Amino acid sequence: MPASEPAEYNPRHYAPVAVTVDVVALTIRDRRLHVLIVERGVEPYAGAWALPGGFIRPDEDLAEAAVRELAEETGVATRPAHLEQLASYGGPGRDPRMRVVSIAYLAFAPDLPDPQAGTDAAAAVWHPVDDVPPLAFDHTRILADGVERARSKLEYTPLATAFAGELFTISDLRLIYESVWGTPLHAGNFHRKVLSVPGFVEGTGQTTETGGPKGGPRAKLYRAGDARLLHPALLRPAREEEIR
Amino acid sequence: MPASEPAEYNPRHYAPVAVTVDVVALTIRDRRLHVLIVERGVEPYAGAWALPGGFIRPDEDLAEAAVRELAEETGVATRPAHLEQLASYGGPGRDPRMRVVSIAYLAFAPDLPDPQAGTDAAAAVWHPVDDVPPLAFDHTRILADGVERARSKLEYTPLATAFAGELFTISDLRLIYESVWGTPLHAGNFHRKVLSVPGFVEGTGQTTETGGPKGGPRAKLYRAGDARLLHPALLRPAREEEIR
DNA sequence: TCGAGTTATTCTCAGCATGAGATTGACTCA
DNA sequence: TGAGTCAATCTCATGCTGAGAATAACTCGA
Repeated sequence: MPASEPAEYNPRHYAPVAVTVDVVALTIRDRRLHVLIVERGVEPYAGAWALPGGFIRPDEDLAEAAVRELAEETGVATRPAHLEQLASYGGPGRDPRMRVVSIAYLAFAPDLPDPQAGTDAAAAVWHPVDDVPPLAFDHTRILADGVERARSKLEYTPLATAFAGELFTISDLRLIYESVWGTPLHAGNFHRKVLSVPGFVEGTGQTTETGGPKGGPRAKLYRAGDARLLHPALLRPAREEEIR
Repeated sequence: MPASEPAEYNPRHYAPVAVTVDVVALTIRDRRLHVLIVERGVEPYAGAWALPGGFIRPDEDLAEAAVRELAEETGVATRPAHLEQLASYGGPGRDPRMRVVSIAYLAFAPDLPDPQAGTDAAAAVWHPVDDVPPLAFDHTRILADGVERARSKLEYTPLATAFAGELFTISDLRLIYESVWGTPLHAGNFHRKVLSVPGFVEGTGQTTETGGPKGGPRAKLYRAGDARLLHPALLRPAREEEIR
């Protein structure tokens, strides 16, 4: 915790440290998981792609800073459906200018309009996560951690609904799981499973207006339920290679 | 990410921020989960209990800083069996002196000798987590987050073995789960479950020298296996209240 | 208008994992 | 020596899982 000897109360007796927030903002477009990245307009790494982020301000909370940077750099003004702290990255040398400790946040949103480059950014785009160019700083690693967190949280929380709109079908939900996990799921079993988890989804009595574009009956519409945890959980197919 | 305009490269243009690490070090003593806390020797909160921690140094990684602070403040020089980043806490006002962002780490260790107060600490003790006095700063909250993380990770990782010594019996392992979760478990089912998870434990062919202090046969001794994830997971009994 | 193809929803069924309880036999202590 | 303890194993009813199939509502192009 803070301090030891009185001398240490004065930050100038310490090597200067800067604190930033970086945001891994995820959404689903065209059945693929996308991340919001910006083209840096300033040095270092000017011209390189990076996660949106920036220095915290003296009077704002860390999460507030994440939302603000998202809005400033990308024009994504909608508050994300879900925002959670991911992890912190602070090894010496990760920024060539000075010691920078960065708190990464993970944001989920339903499909949003195209972002607009804002302060400090030359461009801002949604990009498929499985095909991201090398990112500045250690952002490639941060993105990987964020994607893994998202995949994992889909298993035991109703977070997938944060990627969907107000109303959705079970198939919409399944496509979200398939997009995030990158794995096809058994439609019948998924259906049974979702409806059997108390509080995951809530029927509305409504159905879609038409069948799918290629046929099929109208689907029932659901909204997010009040569960905070899925019990039992929806587990990913076992990934043998990750166990050992 | 770092920086915007060149002026911002200079940290003095920003309100000063200090970065600390705090450590939630957990162990099991006398069948109860204990946390390592120190009595602060300096202001602010002098005389209050707190988690061990302190400022990071310019040339060290965050995890290194956590290990160093643990050793300096408590004399716990053994490298913990497991160390992972927990979360960061950085709201304005959490430290009365200045803006302090703290990266919390979670450490697990087998039962260690009593700690010794070191730099900046008037005392250092292992204290049962379910009976901890109010802590300085937001450390009560950090501790709660750490304990919840530990409880949760026992479900799907072989982390419980980090609380055990080199060799342990299935009953030792069960006592660890019971201590951390605060719940009695069915001995027979636990036994079956642990042995059925590939790579969780590895038989040694050895047994304890004697039966238990109150009787019973000698137990087989195991060591930690090579699994990184438990599959299938050992789930806690459902906690109805946490689901909604 | 018709037929082929698509998809939401529901079933079936075998296999595995679970919780609860009981059994066996090795060991302790008084 | 006898009562009590406890590791280890089994039984059994129940529930969840993956895989496959059936049903019926809808689309589209011919």
